[in-house]
Amino acid sequence: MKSSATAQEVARLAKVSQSAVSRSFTPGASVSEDTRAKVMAAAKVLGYRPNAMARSLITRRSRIIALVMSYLENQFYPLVIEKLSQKLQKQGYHVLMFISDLDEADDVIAEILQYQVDGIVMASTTLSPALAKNCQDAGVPIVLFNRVPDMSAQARYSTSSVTSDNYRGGRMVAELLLSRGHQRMAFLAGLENSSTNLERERGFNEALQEAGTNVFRKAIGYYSFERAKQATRELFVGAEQPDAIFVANDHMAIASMDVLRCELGLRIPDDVSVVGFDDVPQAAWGAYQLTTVVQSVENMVVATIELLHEQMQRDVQPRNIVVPSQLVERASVRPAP
Amino acid sequence: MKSSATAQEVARLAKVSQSAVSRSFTPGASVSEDTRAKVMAAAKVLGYRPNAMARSLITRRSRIIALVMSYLENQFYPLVIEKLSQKLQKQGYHVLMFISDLDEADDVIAEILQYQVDGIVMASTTLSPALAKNCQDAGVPIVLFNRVPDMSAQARYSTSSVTSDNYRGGRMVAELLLSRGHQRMAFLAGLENSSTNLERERGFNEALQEAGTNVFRKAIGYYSFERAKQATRELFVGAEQPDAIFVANDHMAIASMDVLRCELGLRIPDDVSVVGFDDVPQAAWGAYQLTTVVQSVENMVVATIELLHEQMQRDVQPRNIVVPSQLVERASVRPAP
DNA sequence: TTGAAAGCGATACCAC
DNA sequence: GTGGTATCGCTTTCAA
Repeated sequence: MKSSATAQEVARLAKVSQSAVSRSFTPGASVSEDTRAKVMAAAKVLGYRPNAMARSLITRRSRIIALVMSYLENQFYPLVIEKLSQKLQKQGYHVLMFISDLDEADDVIAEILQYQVDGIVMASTTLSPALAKNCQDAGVPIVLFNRVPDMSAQARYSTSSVTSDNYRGGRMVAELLLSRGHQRMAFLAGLENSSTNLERERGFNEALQEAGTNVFRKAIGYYSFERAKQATRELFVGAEQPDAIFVANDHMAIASMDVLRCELGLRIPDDVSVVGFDDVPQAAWGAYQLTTVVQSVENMVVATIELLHEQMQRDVQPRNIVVPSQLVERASVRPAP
Repeated sequence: MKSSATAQEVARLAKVSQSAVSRSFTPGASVSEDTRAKVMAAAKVLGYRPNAMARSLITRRSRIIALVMSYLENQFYPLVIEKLSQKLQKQGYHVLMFISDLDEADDVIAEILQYQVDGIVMASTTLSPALAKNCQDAGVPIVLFNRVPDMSAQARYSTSSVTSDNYRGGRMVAELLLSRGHQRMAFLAGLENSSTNLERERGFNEALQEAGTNVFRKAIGYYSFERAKQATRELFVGAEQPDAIFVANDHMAIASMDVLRCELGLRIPDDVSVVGFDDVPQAAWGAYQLTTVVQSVENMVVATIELLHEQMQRDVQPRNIVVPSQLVERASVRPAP
């Protein structure tokens, strides 16, 4: 038995037409119980499975979704792969991975389109409006995950997106820190121009201003663990130090806490409050008590899939789904003495 | 412009035959500079890209590699996805993700085969000998990643694999702990019957025995973060406590350290040595000083790809590659006071 | 080098 | 409900 059997061979063995074989494997097709049984029997003997390539060539649906990511150091993203893949699998779809540099996503899109994917999810990457148009023309929906389309470009090729309520999350952090009576609240930014960072920062700033105060100090961590450590050190130079910091995402917040605790000898949250954002597994915050604005991966993934299906229909407007975020206090073990 | 142009349309525009178009996109085919230029020009105008499905239907190579994983909580695995995907991409291959339960991998294989993948990488899952034979018949090579084939089954359908030198790693840990003068060395196991765990434990035990001592205590963490915390608590009950523990992988080692430091108030490595295994990003061990037997994801992935290519040839014997492992002392920040 | 034509393995539309 | 046939977009002989 070489490369698995064809429908032709199954048909011959079952003494039916090839069409009958095809129908037997099509849920809800018009086949008698009798023929279907014969076909299935023959199929089992030959180890037959329909060839997905041949099928998608004619149906024009590959049941493949491309997932573009740049780097997986941030534990938020592996969760996305897992959940997205899992849920799509249950619907008969599968995820084709593409790793791209943060900016070079355009080259990757060209590759993706060769695979006739039914949709594209872009997490931690953006793409040029030109390419977006390309995909739109090809009828391939794109969903930006945790990012919002670049509005500075022509809005007409704007793509769909799923984000959490970053602005409101930023506000919540400010309100929490204010209520705790903090005086010198720092902000540790991610990439300054990313939509996610901008919104979180804006919410934070506005709420502070409304309360008659301001961000005490600011540094940039570029969403990198190493650079976030450096940024934390910068925030804590001089005599007057922050008594709280809002870090643009959990990944950097953990880097921050490592520096605060180990290098600066500060206790969290006694000496300094740290608030993060996103949703990372327990293994990441581990021994820390981390307050964080949780944007549930679960909910975001569900929204993404919903959006993909919706946008597969032709002539629908791109749409942005905003999932609610929520302030949560986490601790997996009794915080260190 | 609907779903991207076809070779037919490009041919018409370039005033050449469809075959010419095909050849122009086939590296090293017999085409004149002249025609290729015309074709490329026309292709650019129409935004043409060869349809990968149609191509693989006839070439019988999809340039897709299936990657099967069960859960991504262990940060070792996201690294695998990233590296594998990245390197394959450079060779014109892509990764199709499959999430499976730890045991249920068989169902997944059936799905995989429909996609006519050129190879399968199974990480954190195993498969039945029957399915292995199925794939072998279909000419699809399987590489077990970080696992060794189940030798209890008929060896003739044994699959290829990539592992690190787990046995030697286990020995190295024992030697290190002995040289540090430890007296009561505990072992925190993963899944007791996984090949990885067995080998690491065997190396550890044998080296201890040769030195005239024995494992002081043992508990099982099932490769789970939460259960590893529980197992750690079990190890430290009673008056006589371990003064060192070898944890079967880094993921659990971190859970362990969280408990040791936060709940039990022990300092690492002053009060207790902790040694892990695998290779996880800095964000995971963060503020800890972790001694670990590193099995380089990079090297393992390179070996995996090598093996995939080799096994794509018909009639080659399955082969196991063992990549060297290495004892490393890690600390990203000055350890906590 | 080039074009015509024969498939690759399936689905879909058609009469029956 | 069933079988024949065109077709999906491409690669690959085979003549020219």
